[in-house]
Amino acid sequence: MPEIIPPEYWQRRTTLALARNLLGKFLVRANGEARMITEVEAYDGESDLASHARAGRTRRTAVMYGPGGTWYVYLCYGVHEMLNLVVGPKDWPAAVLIRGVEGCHGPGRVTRALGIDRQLNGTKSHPAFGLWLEDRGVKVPRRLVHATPRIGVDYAGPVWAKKPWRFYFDPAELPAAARKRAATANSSRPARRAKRAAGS
DNA sequence: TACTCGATCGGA
DNA sequence: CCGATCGAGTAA
Repeated sequence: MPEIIPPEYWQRRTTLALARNLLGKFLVRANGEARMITEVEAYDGESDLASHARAGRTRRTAVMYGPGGTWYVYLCYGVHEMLNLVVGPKDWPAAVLIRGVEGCHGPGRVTRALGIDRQLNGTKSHPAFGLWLEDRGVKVPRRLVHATPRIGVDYAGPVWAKKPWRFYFDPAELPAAARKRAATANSSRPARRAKRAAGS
């Protein structure tokens, strides 16, 4: 039932729709850890003054110009690794920042919790690289998805700083069936690992 | 090469 | 409210 989402899925338009689609999907690591995405932020095109791509194509932003389904990981404030998924077709610089997963809020905390760093920058969302996305059957109803301005982008000026491109939802508000699916998906693999570890 | 400033977080 | 901590981008 868990379905690995191929990188190509993220290569279409539009950035905002793909950002919302990311909610309820699972970030999965090679060690079996899986976390449901609950909060994201979209960065779309060079005209978006909050985006790193506002500076155009540079060594740092080159990955954003690549095809969707690629990880963009960078160091923020010299301290925090930030995980983004590049979205959209090749040559359109856009990315979605993973700001939160179930039980873990804050982009810097998400990467720390999952052991993600810049080594993954430029790799695809695919098991071959140790970090990928799965659809585990959790559908997030539209009415549960909230949109607000993005966090920490005042430098972008009033127009772009106010774009309501941060999306999040509360897993506790999911319908019972979806909540159960999310809980099962979250616990199954780690539980098996825990048992193995305890037995050995 | 020098300088500025972060898509943040935790502690005072 | 402030310091940490370092690399990208820009100007020189």
